[in-house]
Amino acid sequence: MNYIQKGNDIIIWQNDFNLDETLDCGQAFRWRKIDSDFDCSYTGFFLNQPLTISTKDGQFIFHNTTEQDFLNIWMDYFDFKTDYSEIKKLLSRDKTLAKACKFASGIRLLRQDSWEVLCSFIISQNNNIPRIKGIISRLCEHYQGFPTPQELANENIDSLSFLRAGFRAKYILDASRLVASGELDLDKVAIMPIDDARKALMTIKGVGPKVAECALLFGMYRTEAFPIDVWIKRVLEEYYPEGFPSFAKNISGIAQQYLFHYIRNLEKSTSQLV
DNA sequence: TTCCAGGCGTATC
DNA sequence: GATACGCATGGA
Repeated sequence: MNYIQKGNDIIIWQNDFNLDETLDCGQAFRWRKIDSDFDCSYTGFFLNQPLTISTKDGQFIFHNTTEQDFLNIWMDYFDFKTDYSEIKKLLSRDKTLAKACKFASGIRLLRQDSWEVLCSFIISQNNNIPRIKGIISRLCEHYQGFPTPQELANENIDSLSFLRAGFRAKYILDASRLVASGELDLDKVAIMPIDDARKALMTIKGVGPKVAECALLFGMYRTEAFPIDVWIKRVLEEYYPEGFPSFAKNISGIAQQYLFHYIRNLEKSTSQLV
């Protein structure tokens, strides 16, 4: 990893990285695009560590970031130690995946916090992305950062009404209570065999197959997890009637990210499959 | 206004 | 085990 310190900033040159594709693709909900003199800027958090990141002329600028924080937090968060060129090369053995990888070549799988991701995807169910972001934003504003399971476990349906999360509030409470009591240990879930991990997560009320899969992929870096929503279902029916290629099995979650982005934008621009 | 959203729990068969 | 339906809320 090549980086330089310039004033209070860290500057890097990083291949296979695009801010829009990585921070605004539905895997994380606390990043906000901001106006700036750069080509593109986002501000957001990992846990309660804030960051503003910009890009210009192929450089990425981590504003007001110490070398220590860059190396200890952001290197890992943005998964810079993983070679996405290799991943894309492998996935591109499949024709459709080759197109998808080329289409959104700057997607990276963020290494997010498991509790935050679990909560966020409980909130995501039967919901749209702007409103998901709104609920999470109210949550973080209220607790001045993403609340711990303990903080949320002390709440009840009425005290959470400010979230306007609808029927999902009771699910958030159930998750909080299970995690806060130690009945469900997310660190242990993260290293369980995948089917045991799925089962453990689905003991939470409001966590079904889709939310469990998202928690595993986005919150625990289980790249073999494969969330299936309406978009991916369509991809599978259209392009993989014989099943998803087995060579991609252990990184099918990353493949899913490329496909999700590809199919959604393909439909936006042509309103039909090509 | 009506439709619908990165689903899930519940009832019913 | 499959399928149908309601769910809170607000963006489009």
